[in-house]
Amino acid sequence: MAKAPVLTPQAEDFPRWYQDVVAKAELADNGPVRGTMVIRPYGYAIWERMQAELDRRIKDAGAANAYFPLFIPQSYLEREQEHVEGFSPELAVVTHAGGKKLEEAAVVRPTSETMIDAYFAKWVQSYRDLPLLLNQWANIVRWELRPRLFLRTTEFLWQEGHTCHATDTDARAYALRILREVYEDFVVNVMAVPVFAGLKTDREKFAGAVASYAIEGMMGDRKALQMGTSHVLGQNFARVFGITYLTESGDQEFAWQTSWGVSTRLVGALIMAHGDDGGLRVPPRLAPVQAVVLLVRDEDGAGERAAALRHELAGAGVRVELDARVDVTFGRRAVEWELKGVPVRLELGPRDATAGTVSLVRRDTTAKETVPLAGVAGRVTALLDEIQTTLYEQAVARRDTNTVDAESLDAARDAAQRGFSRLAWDGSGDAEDRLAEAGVTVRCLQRADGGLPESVDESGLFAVIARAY
RNA sequence: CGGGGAGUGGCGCAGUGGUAGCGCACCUGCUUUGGGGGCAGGCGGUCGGGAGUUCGAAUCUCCCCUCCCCGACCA
Repeated sequence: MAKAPVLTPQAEDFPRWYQDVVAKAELADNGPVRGTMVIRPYGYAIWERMQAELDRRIKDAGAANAYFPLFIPQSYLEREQEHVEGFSPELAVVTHAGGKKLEEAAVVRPTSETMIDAYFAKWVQSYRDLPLLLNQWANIVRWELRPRLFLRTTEFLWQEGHTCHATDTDARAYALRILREVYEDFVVNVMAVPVFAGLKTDREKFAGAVASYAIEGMMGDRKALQMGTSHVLGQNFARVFGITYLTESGDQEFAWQTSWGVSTRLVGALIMAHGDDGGLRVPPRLAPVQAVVLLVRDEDGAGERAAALRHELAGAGVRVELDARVDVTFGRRAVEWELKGVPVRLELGPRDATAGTVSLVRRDTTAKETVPLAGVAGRVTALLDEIQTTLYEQAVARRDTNTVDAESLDAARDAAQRGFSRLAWDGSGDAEDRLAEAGVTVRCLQRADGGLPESVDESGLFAVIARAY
């Protein structure tokens, strides 16, 4: 019996489909204040998996976690001119507290450069203190005019790294290392989303940075989503916050800095990069639940078999759940797990219990196979690897078939309406304005071989152009 | 913040001045359970908020709030 679709089909209305997934997969709800978000347990479990993977990579890159205050004195923010100009439109400012007007207003952090740098100035004295590599997991507030759950909310969760280095070279190398070894590695190998890594144009650069690098992924509607950024700050903030150190030769010098972050926006990326008309499809390496054992009916010992199967899979290192809610119909539960994008479903009922088998269903292809219970753990772990690979290959195929090399600005502008375009870039003139008129932007600049440029003035660069979130 | 659309039970909707309705969900019972089952009986809404017009407002007027789409700004 054909039922009405669970979700609005992507082809019919992509934004609507996105909202449907967020609601039906129980990822998040709107908060009561415009732009705020309630992250529900399943959505938060996905974020926790992202955090765990990212945190390990961040620590491997030598940075340590710390925590700084939510409230920043307004005067701190105002010290770096470009920085305050960039952020002032979206600041939430506390002017009253404790029942009276504050002497100095406190800004709810939109990012923590100014707060952290005030302490870096205290802590950095000598070249022996460098490099100083910190990371913080925090919530931040940027008053958004057009919120969308996960993609752009007024309050969101993220990770922000802040570092000080003795030399420009060292700082630049570190910013690129984070981009490649933390962000790109995580997004490609765990989230299974291919990206273009590149340099932001001045117009897209972080307020106060010398250079901003980013990774850009293609979503299911062929629009681009920035999935992580890493900034070279030069000595801009060090100068205004007085972060100085004594060199080996006894000279006083300003520290060279970086900052970098990824946010809960990645959950939005996950939805849009892999989701289909059946709901979410979570890559196994990311999935908080990699496999679910679905007990069809507790007869002929099926219940015991299912519990044992769950135990065996857990023992094999699979993140597995047992769904033994036999008072809820089978079809309903199957749809529920599909919506949540759990990679592998193991259906076990009386027939299987008698035959000593179990049905394996892949979420990515919907392929179903019946296999003997003995040795099923090995089959499941192999399947998880296959699904990880399939999801990545599908995402690569979509990106590649929708990325075209353009010979002219007009051609690039036109192609970017339907996907990504690449165009030889000279940086001068009004090219970016002309692209903006068509609703598309330069997502990043790359060298011809895909490498990362040192500056926007480098010759021989290519622009990746697209509509963007 | 500009333009457009919309707020009626948890969700989706009907209801153009006269006693608030429908479908799904939810609860109870029976029956079912291998892809959103069936039957029967129930619970649940001061119609986004406020003010006004009127004998009477979900419905008309004004103000505000929220959500969605497009645009400018951004992770």
